[in-house]
Amino acid sequence: MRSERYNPREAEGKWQAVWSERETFRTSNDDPRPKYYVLEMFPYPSGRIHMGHVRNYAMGDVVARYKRARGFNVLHPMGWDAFGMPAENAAMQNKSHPATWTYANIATMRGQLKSMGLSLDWSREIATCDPSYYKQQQKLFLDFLAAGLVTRKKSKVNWDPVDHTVLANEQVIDGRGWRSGALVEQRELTQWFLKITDFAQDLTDSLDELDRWPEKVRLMQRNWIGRSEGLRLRFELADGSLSGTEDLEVYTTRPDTIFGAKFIAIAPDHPLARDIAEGRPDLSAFIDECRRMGTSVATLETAEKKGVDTGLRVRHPFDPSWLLPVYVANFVLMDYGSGAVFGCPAHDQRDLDFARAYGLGVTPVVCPPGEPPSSFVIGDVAYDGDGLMINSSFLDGMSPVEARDEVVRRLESKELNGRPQGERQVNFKLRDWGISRQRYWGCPIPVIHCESCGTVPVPVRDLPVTLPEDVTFDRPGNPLDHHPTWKHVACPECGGAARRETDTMDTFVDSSWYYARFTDPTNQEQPTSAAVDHWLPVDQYIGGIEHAILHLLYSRFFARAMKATGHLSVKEPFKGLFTQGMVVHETYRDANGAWMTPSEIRIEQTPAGRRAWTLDTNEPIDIGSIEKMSKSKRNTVDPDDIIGSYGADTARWFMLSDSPPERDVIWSEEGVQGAARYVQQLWRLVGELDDAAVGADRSPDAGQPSTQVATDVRKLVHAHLMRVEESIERLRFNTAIAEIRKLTNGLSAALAGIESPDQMTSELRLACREAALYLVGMFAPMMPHLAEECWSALGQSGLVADQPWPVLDRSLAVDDRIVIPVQVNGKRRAELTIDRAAEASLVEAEALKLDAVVRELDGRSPRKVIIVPQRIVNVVV
RNA sequence: GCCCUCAUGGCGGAACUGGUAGACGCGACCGACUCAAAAUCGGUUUCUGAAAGGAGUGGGGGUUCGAUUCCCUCUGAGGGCACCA
Repeated sequence: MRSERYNPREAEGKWQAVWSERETFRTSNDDPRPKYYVLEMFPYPSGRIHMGHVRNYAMGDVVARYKRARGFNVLHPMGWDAFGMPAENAAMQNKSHPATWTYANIATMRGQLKSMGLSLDWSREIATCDPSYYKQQQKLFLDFLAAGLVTRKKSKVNWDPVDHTVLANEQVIDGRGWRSGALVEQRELTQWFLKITDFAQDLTDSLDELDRWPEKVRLMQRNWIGRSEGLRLRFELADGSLSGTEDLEVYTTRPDTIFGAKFIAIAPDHPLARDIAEGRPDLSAFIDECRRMGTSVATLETAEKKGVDTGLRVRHPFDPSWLLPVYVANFVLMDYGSGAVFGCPAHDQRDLDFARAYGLGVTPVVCPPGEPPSSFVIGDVAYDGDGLMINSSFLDGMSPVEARDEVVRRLESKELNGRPQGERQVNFKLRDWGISRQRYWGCPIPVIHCESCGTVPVPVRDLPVTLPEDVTFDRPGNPLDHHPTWKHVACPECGGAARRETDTMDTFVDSSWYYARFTDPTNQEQPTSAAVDHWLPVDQYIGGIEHAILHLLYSRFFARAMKATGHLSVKEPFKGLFTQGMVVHETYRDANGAWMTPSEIRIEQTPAGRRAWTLDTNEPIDIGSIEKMSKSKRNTVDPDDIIGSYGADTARWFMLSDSPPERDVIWSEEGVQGAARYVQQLWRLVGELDDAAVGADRSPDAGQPSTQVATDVRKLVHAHLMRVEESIERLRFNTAIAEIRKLTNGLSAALAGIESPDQMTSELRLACREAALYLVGMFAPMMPHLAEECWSALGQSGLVADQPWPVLDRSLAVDDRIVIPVQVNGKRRAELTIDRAAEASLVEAEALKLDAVVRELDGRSPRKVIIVPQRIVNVVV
C-alpha cells in the first residue's frame, strides 16, 4: 500500500469535507429502514467546547455510526441550549448584546464539533434562542394553559439575590442558587407554574418501566418525587371553635402510633399559629425567629427542635377525655401535608428530641420482636422498626401494619363535624414547577395583563412574542421591565391599554422538548408534526449524571403535557439513558500554591517518581490530586490543542478506551500518546495486510489445499468481531477497544509468522483481505477519519460511513475445540483440550486421564466429578 | 440523620448469568536498531519461591464441588436527599 506515516491533519479535514459535500449524515423522515434516534445532551454555548463534550459526543457518535452500519435510519442531531444568564453577564461586561455573544459562541463551537468528525445531521441544527424555536415553545405554553396545566399563583419563592431572579426548588442546592451560589431568600411573588404535580403519580410509577435507565437515576427521581401513603386526620379542638374552625388537621404515615401521641405540632406559618400569635407577643416573636432562620443547611443542621405552647388543646380521636397540647414548632413545614403533625416521641426521632426538650413524655407503642413489653424503654433513639403493638387499647397485639389499617378503618367511618375524621391520602414531596424568571435572555411568557379582562393569552396569530433588541443591562433587575415601550400593548380582547408579562421562562423549559423539535425542526406551523411519533422515544440518550433530576424529570413531564395537548403520543421521551462520567486530570501548583495548567509544565520520570517543572523558569511544581477539569483549578486541556496536535481520532479513541464510560476518565498525556501510537500501528497493519492480500481479488485456484493459517486468521477476525459487537451493543466502549487491540495484536503475530512466500496461498490472501476490510469496519465508529483513509487506500469505492457492518460468521467465531480448566477439589490443576460438543462422560474420562489429575488423585478414586459443559471440570476427592 | 453505589497488580481497568482472576492499555525494567538520543521493534512485569509449589480481588464470617460475583458484618471512598411527619 504505502509506508509513510498517517497524517491526521490532512486526512481529517479532507474526509469531513467529503461527508459534508455528500450530505452523508443527512437523515430523511421517510426513509423506510427501521429508525434509531441517538441524542447527546445539547451544549450550552458558553464559548468553547471542553473535554466533557468530547467524551459525550464521541460516545454518541460511536452509537450513531454503529447503528447506521447495522442498517438503521439514524437520527443524530445537534443544537444549542442558548438562553440563560451567562449571556446577560457577558453582555453587561462587554456592553454588547446577549445574542451577539451567544451566536458568536455557537459559531466557534460548531466549528469545534465539526473538527471532531461527528456524524451529525447539521441540517437539523436548532438554537433555543431563535424565534422560530421559542415561537413554538410559546404555543406549547398556551396549549398547556388552555389544558389547565399552567397556573399563576402567589407563592413563597426562592429568590436569588445575586441573579435577581426566582429559582425552582430543584435549582436550590444546599440553600444556594445553583448558578450564582448565593444564599437563597424566601419571598412572596406571583409566579407562573407548570403543574408537574398533576403527573406525580405517573412520573413515579413509570420509572419501573424505564429498564434501560441507570437504577441510580430512577432512584434519585423516585426520592425526589417522594410519594408517601398516609392518613389525613382531624383532631377536635377541646375549647370549641377558633378562627372559624373546630378541628385541626394533621397528616401522618404512622396512624398505628396514635396511642403514643404526646403533642400536636404546627408550622410557624400555619393559619392557626398566626391567629393565636396576635394576642401573644412570645409566640409572634418565635414565629418571626423561625422565618428569619430560612432554609440554609447550616441553620438546619444545627437547629434544635424548638417550639412554643399555644395553650390550645385537642382531643385524642379514641379517647375524648385525653387532651393533647398544641405547639408551634420550628421543624414543621407548612407546604407539606397540612402543615401540622401529631408527635409520637417513642417512634420518631424528631418527636423524641422535641418531647425530651419540653418534658412531654414518651410511651412506646411498638415493642421490638423478642423484647419483653414490660421492660422496653426508649433511650436517646426512637424505635422505627417492626414489632407488636403495646399500650394501645384495641390495637394491642397487632402488627404495626394491621394496626395502621385498623386505625384508618375506624377513623374513616367515624364522623367529626359532618365529615369522616380520617381519610387516606397520598402525598408527594414534588412541588409544581415555578418557571417565571425576571430575566431578559429567555423565552417571553406569551400573556398580557389587562385591567378589565385579567390575564389574557397572546393570540396564536401574534406569536412569537419576540424579545426587543434595544435593551440595556446597566441596572439590576429585568431589562424587559425597564424597557420603555415593549411591555405596553393593547389588550387582545378589549383593545384597551394593557401590559405584557415581562417574566421569561426558566431555561429548563427550552431543553424539556428540544428532542421532539429535532424530528421536524423547521416546521413553522406547529411545535411537532407526525414525524415526532415516528422518531420518539429517543432510543439512546447520553449525558451527564448532573441532570439526573432537573432536566430529565422536566422532560418526562413535558412529554406527558405534550401528549395531553396532542403534540405527541409517547409519555416517556428517553427509552435508553446513559449517564457518562466526567473527565478528570491531575492538578499542579507552584511554590506559592498557584494553580498551573498542564500546558505550562513539563513532567519527567525520575528515580524518585514523577516530577514536574515549569516550562519557562524550570521551577519545581507539586503534582496534586486528580480532579474534575475546571477553570478554577486550571487543570483543563483544550480539545482544540489535542485535535490540532494528535487529530480527532486519537482524542476520540483515548476518551473511549481507558475507563468504563459511566466512570470518570483520567486524561493523561501518556494515555493520549498511546492512542496516537496506535493510530499509526493500525495504519501500518492495514497496509501490511493489503500487501499480503495482493492478488486476492482473482478467483482462488481450486486445487490449492486449504491452509490452517488462513483459517486461523479468519477465526481470529470473526471471534473478535463478535466480541466488538457485543461490547458496543452494551455501550462498553472500553472493552470494544480492548478487543480491537487484541485483534490487531493477533493479526500482527499471524503476519509475522508467515515465513516463506509458499505459505501465501490464495486462500490466505483472501483471509488477509477480509481481515483488512473487517478491521477497518470495526474501528470506523471510533476513528472514522482513519477508517475512510484506510478504506480508500485499500482501493475500495465509496465511504466506510456508507458500508454495512462486517458480516459475522458464527461458525468461525466459535471454535470446535475448546480448552477447559480441570480442577481437583476446587483448585486448578490442568487443562483439557476437547471437542466443544463432547459428551460429559467423555469429558470426565479424558479429564481423569490427565497426568496432573492422576498425580493429584494419588490412587484415590474421585467422590464426585462436576462437569459444567464447555466451562470447567471439577474432581472432588 | 436517611438512602444508594463502589473497593481487583505501581496505575486505568477486564472477568456477560457463581466456573482458568489480572484481558487490553499506561508506566517500569531488560534487549535490538543507533556514534548517541528520540521514534520504532522484541521480551518481562500480582506477591513469594531457584523450581515444584504456595498465597492472593478492602478486613472478618457464611452458603457452595467451586465465590471478584450470592448472604451477614466491619472498615474505607464517593454520590443523592435533607426537619417531607
